[in-house]
Order: sequence, then structure tokens, then C-alpha cells
Amino acid sequence: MIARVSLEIALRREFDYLIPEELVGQIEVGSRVQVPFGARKIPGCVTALAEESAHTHLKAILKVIGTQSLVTPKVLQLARWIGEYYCCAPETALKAVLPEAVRQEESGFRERLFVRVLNVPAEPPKLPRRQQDVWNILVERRELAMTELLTLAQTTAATVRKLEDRGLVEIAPQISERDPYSREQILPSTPITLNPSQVGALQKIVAAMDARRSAPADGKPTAATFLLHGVTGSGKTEIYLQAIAHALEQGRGAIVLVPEIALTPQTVERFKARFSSGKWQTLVAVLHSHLSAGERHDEWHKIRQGRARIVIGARSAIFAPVDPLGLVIVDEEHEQTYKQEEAPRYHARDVAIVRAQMENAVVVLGSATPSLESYHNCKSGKYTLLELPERVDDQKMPHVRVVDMRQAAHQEKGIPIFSPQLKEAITQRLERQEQTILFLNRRGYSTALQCPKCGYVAECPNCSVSLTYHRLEQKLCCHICAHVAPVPKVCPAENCGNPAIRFSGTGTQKVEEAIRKLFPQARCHRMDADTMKRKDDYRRILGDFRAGKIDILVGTQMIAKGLHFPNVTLVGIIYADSALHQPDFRAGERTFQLLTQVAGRAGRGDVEGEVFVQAFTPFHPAIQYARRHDFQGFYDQELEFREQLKYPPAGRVALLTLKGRSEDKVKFSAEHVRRELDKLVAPPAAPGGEAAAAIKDLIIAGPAPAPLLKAETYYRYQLMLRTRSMSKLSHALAKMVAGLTLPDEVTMAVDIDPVNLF
DNA sequence: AGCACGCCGACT
DNA sequence: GTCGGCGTGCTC
Repeated sequence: MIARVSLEIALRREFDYLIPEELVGQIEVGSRVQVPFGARKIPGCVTALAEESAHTHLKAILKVIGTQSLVTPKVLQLARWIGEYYCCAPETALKAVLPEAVRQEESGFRERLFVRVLNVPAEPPKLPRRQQDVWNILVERRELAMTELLTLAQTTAATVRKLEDRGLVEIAPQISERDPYSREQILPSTPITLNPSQVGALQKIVAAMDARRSAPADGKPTAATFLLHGVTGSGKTEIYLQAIAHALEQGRGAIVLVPEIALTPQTVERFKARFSSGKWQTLVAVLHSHLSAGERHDEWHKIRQGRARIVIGARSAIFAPVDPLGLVIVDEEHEQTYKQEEAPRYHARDVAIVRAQMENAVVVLGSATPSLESYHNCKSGKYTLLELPERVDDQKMPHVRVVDMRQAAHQEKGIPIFSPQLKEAITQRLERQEQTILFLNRRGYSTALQCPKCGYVAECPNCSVSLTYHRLEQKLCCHICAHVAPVPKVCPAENCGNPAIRFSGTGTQKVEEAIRKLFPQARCHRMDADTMKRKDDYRRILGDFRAGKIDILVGTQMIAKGLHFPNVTLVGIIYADSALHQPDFRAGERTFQLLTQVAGRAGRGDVEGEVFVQAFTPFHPAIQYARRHDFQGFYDQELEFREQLKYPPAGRVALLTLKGRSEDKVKFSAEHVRRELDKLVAPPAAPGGEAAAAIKDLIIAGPAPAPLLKAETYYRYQLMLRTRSMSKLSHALAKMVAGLTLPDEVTMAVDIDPVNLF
């Protein structure tokens, strides 16, 4: 018997090995093995079994890693698709499919000593006092971990050993699963009655699940992707829960993807609560980056062993070995965090759809502000649109006022932080004891430090950005590479030395300070990456806010999502257009999404909410459509713009980024790549050879310096490709990459369907 | 990816 | 005469 093995080095080739006598039966497709490779020993994954090989002199597999095949054939197939579509080595794709904690042999299950009561004598045994204390606890608990027992009884292991000598208890090592949510109290919940539009949506999802369940295994899989478009507070989660219950009823499992920041204990609790008891009781596994390696290992194996049928997790949870898979939920499907920014550069939402298709499962994408791509796919009939037009509790949408900051700037000297209107609104809230959220997507105090005399600007030595001034820490920080520099007292430029260097631009620190000056009586708190250093900070501040101990919460992106505070009646967006004028075709879409999401924080109680959007371009469509809560209107006008320039969803984009320490070499290499790409449009007639198929609609832009030319000491040049058929381009790119020779110090990244153009 | 082999320049 | 540069090729 021969095994085909994909090694953990990106060779883009597989190698055949003999399966030694003693390992026959232990090795199957998906097993992880260690094989000899030249003089080295390399881990790999068995991708196929065969009777014979084209090669002679085969070496034998050295050993099997782990007790079970780790990659299921279905996930293996998915990894193959990722390698092909995202134009990366299949080995790179395969590596992404298993968490590091599972791949590492040593971080296995944790064994701990457990004490178990063997028999309770009819007569209570006569024991010395210490032993009696221990015995009393044991009789009540029957079995518990040694460490736990020792803390409870305030004694040492010797006392417990005495009980063992008496034959009353047994001390033995046992696998002890780490439970990252052991501290949370889970109160069981039951399904909530749905309103008519929720019922309609759920019925369609359930019907599709039934249809796919009965689809013949060898038949052509049918697509069943739903886009659940529901405003904030329209009850999407309840639909997810009831659809998952249906999957369990079918004997299948479910994967729930949420953006990393949404993986709060509250979210997880909601899913655990529903399935912690009752007819469809199952474990809910959780996978995200804040777990320890051990926790991740145990959560993953809960799924692999089939004990957990539901997985809730961030991006990579789409690879969870749920089998059979019935349903995949992608909540907040428009979120950028679903795109992995290193190879394999996959988009978890799109991988979800492909995986579901392979496994006859159903996908539900949920969002209040769907991506243009997904909405477009509904219009073209690829997905089915499900609308939840009203909030479940009959709350009104907040009233959004757009404030023209050009006028405010006229009235005061310089650019103000607060318009008179917003100031007035905050005053009112403080008087009425209601809460305010102020949003600004920029942390720090000032965005730049400049000398008014000579024009010097403090810049990062590693990146082409100016350094942000952090006032509390008295530091200049680079928000790209985290470089830190002291704050100069005088202008450091040669022959200048001007002591009057100035700060410009506003960050959250400055907003917080301004609030303290304007409203000294208000209790104000800031929430951004700088104040969220400790693990507990997030929960603590939100707890205080919920309890009414904070009047005004100032924050970045992280306060934009999913928070639900009934007493918040005012939301102020300090500079709504700060992201609008970036060189990215999605700038408008992002701004629309952000404004809608942030505005959704207001008025979730009895009082109608009010939102102030301060902007220098108040008539920009992204701002105006967000003001009117008009997604359809925004979609229509934005699509028109995308059509004109063949940007997604009208076309597909691939971004090639060349990177290196020498700008000249990077630029030269990029030009070389450009010439290679030109051949894809008009392939040179190869005499005798087959001419490669031309990609006639390919548009090549660049090479051009990346919007952020230098980042973390690397210069970057980019080429942007646009076409209607990405799979064709992907293939052609893979071929080109294989035949490409770049200087040692220059690397090229291929990003298919990029979301970040920096 | 890593490591061998191999073919030309500047050194003990 | 040898040490060492990194180009090319191979690993089942």
C-alpha cells in the first residue's frame, strides 16, 4: 500500500511513500504523518492511498502523528479548492485548515489527578479531623480534581493519600478538558415566538435544508445560500438559533462564523444557553484567537469526536471538522475580518459557500448592511434574499442629522471637534441623565506633529506615515508598525530647532480631553486599543456603561458593533468622512456601513434615538443614504459607479503586491511582472506549443506604488487586475507565478478578491 | 524549504 | 594550490 503525502513545505508537489506493515490500518486519507525527505524528517498529510506508484525506490512513512485522521476528506477537498482559487501552494492551504494547537503534537489532552469515591460504607468511617473534612467533601461531590479538592479542604495531598490507603477513594489521572467558558453561568433558553417576517425567513431556510438533505449524494450539489438582510435589532440571532435546531433535528451540525470582536462571552452564551439542555442538547465548541493553545486543542477535538455539533468561531472556524454539516451561518457577512490577510488569503464567507456546496449544506449570510457583492448575488439569483424590515420590539430607527462642519469651521477658528448642534445635544442628554456614544475611528491624541516654521513632520522611520501623538503616554507612535519615539521639545530638523512645534488632527484622546473640559461634571470614558490593554477591560467598561456609571463613551471601531444599551439616546460621529477619501473603491461602502452600524447604537430603549453625523462633505451619497436608512438607494448608486470601473461586484479583482527593502528592485520587478501579465491578454504565439487562452477582458493597472508605499521597512508596488472570470485568471496567475523568477530580496503576494488595498 | 553539487574568483 | 561565492537541481 502506498500513501500520497502533501508535505508541510510549499513545494506544490506531493510525494509517494510506502506504508510499513505495522502502520497498515492506522493510515487513511487525512492522517498526519512524519516522513523522511532527503536527510530530513518532515510532517505531512496523507491526501490519497494507492496500490502502486510511478516511482521506484519508495521510502516508508516513519510514524503517524495523532491518534485519528485530523483532516476529513471533505475539508481536504476544501483545502484543494482554496489553493487553486486563491492562487497559493496547496500546502499553504492545507496548513490553514488545522489549528496550530491541533497540529502541535505536544499540546495534547491535559491529564490531571482526579479523586473518586470507591464505596460509601454503611457506617460512616471514623477518621481523623483532616481526613474527615476531605471525606465530607468527597461524599457530596463523588469525584473531583485533586487540586480543587485541596483548595476546598485546605489540606495537602498526603491527607487524600491516607484515604486512598483506607480503600475509600481512588486517585487516578484522567483527561481533563479545558473549558474556556467555565466561569460563565449558562441559563437555558427556549425558542422565542417569531414575528411574521422572521417566520417567513426561517421557513425558507428550513425548506432548503430539507431539500438538500434529501438530495442524492452523487447528484450535482445545488446552491442554497440566503442573505438575511435585517436592520439592527430585527432578530436575526433567533432565526439562526432555530435554523441550527433544525440542523440538529436532521442529525447534522452547524458552524456559526462571527467577526472576532463579536465573540464576546454574551454572544457565545446565547448559543450555549439554547443547546445546553432539551431535545437537541449538544456541546457548543468555541474557536477564536483569545483561547490558549490547550483550550483550542480541546475545543477542536470536541468537534472532531462529534461531541460538539455546533461550532461558533472567527474566520478559521469555517474549517472545523463538523460532519455531517447541515448549516453555516456567517453573521455580519460584510465584515472585513473574514478576509485573511496572509496566505492563504481566503475569504471565510466565500469559503463557507463553497464548503456548503460540497457538503450539501445551507448557508445563511446575515447583515444589516450587506456587502455589495452579496446583495448583487441576490439580484442575479445566485442567493436568495430574506428581508427583516422591522425591529422586533417595534422601536423606531434613530433620527439622523447630518451637520455641515464647513459651517462650524467658519464660525470658529480652526477645525472644531464638536459642532454647536452636537454640543447642545450632549448637554441635553446630561440633563436628562441619558447616555451618549461619541465615535471617532482614530486613536491617540493628534495625528501629526509638525513644525510651522520649516514644515518638518514627525514620520515613522519604517513606514510612510506620520507618527501619532499619544498625550497620556507622552510618546509618538506609529499605528502601522508600533514604532515608538520620544516627543521632541523643539523641531529636530537641522538648522531649525524651533521650540513651537505643533500638533494637528484629532484622535480619541483629544476628544476625551475636550469632553472633560466642556462638561467637567460628566463621567466620560474612552474605549480604544490603548485603553483595552487588559483582557478584562472590555467587559469592565461596558459593564460600567450598562450600569449607568458612565455618561459619555468615546471610542473607535470597537464600539460600533453589536452593543445594546437602552439608555443610549445620542450618538455623535465626530468626522464621518475621515474614511471616505481614501484611495479605495470600497471607501463609500465602508462609510455607509460604519455610519449605519454606529447609528444603530442609538435608541434601543423606549426613547427615540438621535444621531449627529459631522461631515465636511455632508452631501456625499454614502452619508445621505445612511441618514435615510436607505440601503437599496445606496446600493443602486454605488453599483452604477462599480459598473463603470468594473470593480466588484461588476468584475472581480486580483491584487499583486511586490515587496522588498530596495525600492528600485521592487519597482523593477513590478515592471517585469507587468510584461508577464501583458502576455495573458495577448499570449505570444508559441511555435509548435499550444497557445495559452487569452483572458480578453483582463484590465491591468500598474505597477504603481502602494497607497502606503513603505510599511514596516518594506517598499511595496502593486498591480491591479480586473476580469469577469476569476477562476480563469487564478489559473493563469498560478502558471505565471510558477515560471517567475524574482530577485531574492523581492517577494510577490497574490491577493484574490482583496478587501484591503493598502 | 533546505541541502547538495558545481563551477569560477581572491586568499593562506 | 584551497576557501567560498551563490546558481541549479533534487528530494518519493
